[in-house]
Amino acid sequence: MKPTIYTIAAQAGVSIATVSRAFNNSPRINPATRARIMKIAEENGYQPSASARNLALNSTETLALVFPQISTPFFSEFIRGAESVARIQHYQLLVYSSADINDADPLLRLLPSRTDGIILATAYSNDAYIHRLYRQGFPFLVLGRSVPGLDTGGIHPDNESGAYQLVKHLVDQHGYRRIAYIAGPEDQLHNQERLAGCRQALFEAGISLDLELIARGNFDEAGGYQAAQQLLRLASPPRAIFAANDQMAVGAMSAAEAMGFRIPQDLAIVGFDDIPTARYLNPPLTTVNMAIFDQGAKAVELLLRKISEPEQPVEVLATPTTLMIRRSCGCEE
Amino acid sequence: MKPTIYTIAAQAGVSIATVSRAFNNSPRINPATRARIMKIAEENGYQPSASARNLALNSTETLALVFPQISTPFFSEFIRGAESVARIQHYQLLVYSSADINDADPLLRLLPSRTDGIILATAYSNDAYIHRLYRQGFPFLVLGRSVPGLDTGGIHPDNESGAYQLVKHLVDQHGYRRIAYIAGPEDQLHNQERLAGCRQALFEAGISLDLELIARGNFDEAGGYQAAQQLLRLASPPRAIFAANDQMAVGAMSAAEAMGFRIPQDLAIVGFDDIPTARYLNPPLTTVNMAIFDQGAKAVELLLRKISEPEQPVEVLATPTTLMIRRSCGCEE
DNA sequence: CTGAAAGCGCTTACAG
DNA sequence: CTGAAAGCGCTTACAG
Repeated sequence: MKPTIYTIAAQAGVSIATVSRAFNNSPRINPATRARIMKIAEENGYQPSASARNLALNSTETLALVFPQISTPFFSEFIRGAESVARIQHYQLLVYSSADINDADPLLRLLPSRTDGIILATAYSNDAYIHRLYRQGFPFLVLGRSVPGLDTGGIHPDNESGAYQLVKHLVDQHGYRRIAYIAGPEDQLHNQERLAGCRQALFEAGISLDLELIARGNFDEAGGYQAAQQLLRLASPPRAIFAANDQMAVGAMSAAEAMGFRIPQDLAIVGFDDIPTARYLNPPLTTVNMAIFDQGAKAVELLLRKISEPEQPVEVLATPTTLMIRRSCGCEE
Repeated sequence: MKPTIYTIAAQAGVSIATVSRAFNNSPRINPATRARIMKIAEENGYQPSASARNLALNSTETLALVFPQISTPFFSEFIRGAESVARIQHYQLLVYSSADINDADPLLRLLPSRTDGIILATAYSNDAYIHRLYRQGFPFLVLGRSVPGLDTGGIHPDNESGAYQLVKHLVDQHGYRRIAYIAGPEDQLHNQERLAGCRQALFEAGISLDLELIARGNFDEAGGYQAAQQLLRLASPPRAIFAANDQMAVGAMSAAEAMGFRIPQDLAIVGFDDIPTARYLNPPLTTVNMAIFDQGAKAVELLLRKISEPEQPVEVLATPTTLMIRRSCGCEE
């Protein structure tokens, strides 16, 4: 029913090898023959079978993206960047969200037989299995955390410098000294580095980060909401809150409003990521732009390079970070 | 190097047929033999090649998701739902964003040879090619718009009733009469049906929707911002704005604030979708919950059913819609 | 420039 | 319960 390479070959009166050459832009084919074949293929709605092609070539032209929580502004922007370069290289993107470690493990086991490479952005997964992938020489990237004992290279957004500049702005421009930090998951590199940048800026200003001013928010709105509540109930509440990502900043703003704090008059709130809605919040959120699209694009570039040149040493691609001053910090913009 | 079914068969001293049966949970295999094979496979890190399997079975166990703008809160939630059921059925999800018609067309051409079904949620694409897919009997779903002359079935969120209840709330509970509508793209079913629901509620209250009170916003924040600006500059600005989705409502709120309107005292703003951030906005956004996760899950269910039972008549799965009263409409919550 | 043929790694009807 | 063998639809080294 469905036309195959044999159907087309028969109709064109050539061998299947010639049809294959026509479709693969081989130089060793008569242009006229090629044209005739393509015409017949078009008429029959023929498209080469990806499975057969993959089997013959031992490649899937497919990359897997494994995310912890697929449903975030960060993810949707990242995937858009990833897709933009994957498309050009004729690669497909397989998307998986692994909510917890129970999902991640079988997934990782399956993926090598169906993809050419993996971008692993989930914090939950068995390091033992990752080491196994590594020993097998299977190309993959781990994002947002480090795997003990493994150097896989990856994308490195300059979290530390971004956080440093952001907090320095709060201290130098606005004179805030009592500054709280709403943290993400402890094992996430993003969180660790942003905290480090924050600490450094405070340190330089002679401020030490009070332990009661660190609350944990788990990188989502609800977490930010609760963390802010906790901070604002302190006997001596902070004058400014730095939420380790924008989603938590959104939650923190909401909590602050609900508790009667005016932003930024009573309380400044800043975030990190510069998600699309950041500029449309009330007040517009001061944050750090992460070039998320760019991160997705570079991650795929890097992985593709690992696939095509397995012998090359691992690379780390830096990704820029830009302070976005808006009004939630107290600036007039 | 990489173990194949032959490697395992040789080590286990059986034929490849037996190894295949072990992996496919065939009933016609000695449990002891199976256990031995699985153990050897595990030791060798063997996983059956998906390409070879697909070729032999003539199925890819892969579904394609084609979105217009991948980078929206709607999409990320939808895909999460889609993935949840795809995973259970052992299907993979291929994700594509087609920004415009130039992308969509070649994509649609390629997909049938690499997937078992398509969920097409992009407004831009060549209807001729969609008809062709249909004639080929290839399983697919078109979301968010109708294809002239084609009945493909799909997911039907009750946009009209949701919008009706929302606007009825504005009229009945708050007594607003001058209500503006910020529209999405004209050809989108979501937009058309929401407008229809809005009109109906106004009609029943004896209000006719003034033409100058309809502005176009293109379903994103920037569009909502500009549309609201335009509406609020009217000689007689609206008392309430119904933005056809939450992203535009976010933009509209931002514009209103910037122009000095207090929400909801001077201007009520409501949206549609109930994206995750809606409840965390300032003020929290009154909107309509769309069960987006559910939509993604049902879309995949439906497509899978089309694949397994091609002869069944097309189905339309309804998806519920719930009014979410928060504070941006003027309620105290 | 073109073709015959082997091979990619599976599945499964058939025979035993 | 197990095996030998054909077949899935391609690619490509080799020969011409």
